[in-house]
Amino acid sequence: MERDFLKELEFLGVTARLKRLSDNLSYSIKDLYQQKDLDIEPSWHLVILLLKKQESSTMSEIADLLQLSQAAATKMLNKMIQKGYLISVRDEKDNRKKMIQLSDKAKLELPKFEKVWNAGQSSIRDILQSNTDFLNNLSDFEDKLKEKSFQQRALEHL
Amino acid sequence: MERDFLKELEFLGVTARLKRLSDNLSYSIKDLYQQKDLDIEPSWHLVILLLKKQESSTMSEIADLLQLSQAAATKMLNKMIQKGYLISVRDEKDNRKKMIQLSDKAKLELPKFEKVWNAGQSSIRDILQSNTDFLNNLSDFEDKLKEKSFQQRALEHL
DNA sequence: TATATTTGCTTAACCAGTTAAGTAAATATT
DNA sequence: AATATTTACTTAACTGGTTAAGCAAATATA
Repeated sequence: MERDFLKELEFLGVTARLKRLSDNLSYSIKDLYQQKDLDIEPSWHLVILLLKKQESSTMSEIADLLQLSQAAATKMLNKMIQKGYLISVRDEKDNRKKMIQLSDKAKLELPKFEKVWNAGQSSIRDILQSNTDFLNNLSDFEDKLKEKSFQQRALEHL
Repeated sequence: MERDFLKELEFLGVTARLKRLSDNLSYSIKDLYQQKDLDIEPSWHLVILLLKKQESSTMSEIADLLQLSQAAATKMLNKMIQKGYLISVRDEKDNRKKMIQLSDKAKLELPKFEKVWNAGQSSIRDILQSNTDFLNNLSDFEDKLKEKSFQQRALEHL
């Protein structure tokens, strides 16, 4: 077993390990898409699945549900529009809003996408098979941070 | 309780949740540093703690131990040098290598840094107090990915 | 009714990471 | 001894996030 400096750091390494894990998965998904000739980015599946479920949504609402800043949502959604996966229609009642929907291209390619996403889902299931508490632990971590931010907790320790 | 779309996605949302959690922590740490007037970035503590432990190291070795690409290490380390926290000396035996060490400034400010890092460590400890398995579950996830990448697993499901 | 505030989206400048291509020094090979 | 390969670091172009500032439309207020 080789040395793992981040593990050596124990509590001081947790943040970095979470980042490493998250990055590892993202780049792995990117590779997978490339290999399967899907011209999409990791994280786009969130938008597509959301719009499959609820047909149409505004940029702000998508930002909200995905817990991104509006600026991040703007960039991602405009790129998806530019790639032809989404269409945006100005809301007639409120001219500021852009209603976002799946394009015909997206609907057409959806089955191909879902095949790959389901394989990804199975992989996560595999990984967590012997690790049944992981999702609960993750939720617990999320809940704790929602209760009180890391920053606030740290300030109280100073 | 408000809606959490990422949780609704179950296994398809895990990656995004890990990213969200990791980002949340990073930006929280950034805020904390700003508030405590520490002119460092999140993740720099990894380098400083490493060099406190082992005095001197090359860029490649640091990249390796932190599990970053060499390009990422170059950028980070050069910025830290530029900020005056590190010094780099060319290895006399091998002129390609740059030996990296803590500067006097870094050593001087170390106690101030460590106070904040310890508070951060305590916060993580708090958060994980009722969640004793988290670190083990995290290790398990990491180990599983080391055994076989996400991508490879997904390909086997296709 | 005119003005002030809020809301929805955009843009700019920054953060941290990646891969790919490039340079120069050390090492291996022929 | 000359050439080819590997190694250490750098740079460029891209990913996807952030905050801050700005614009225009809708809404609230005086």
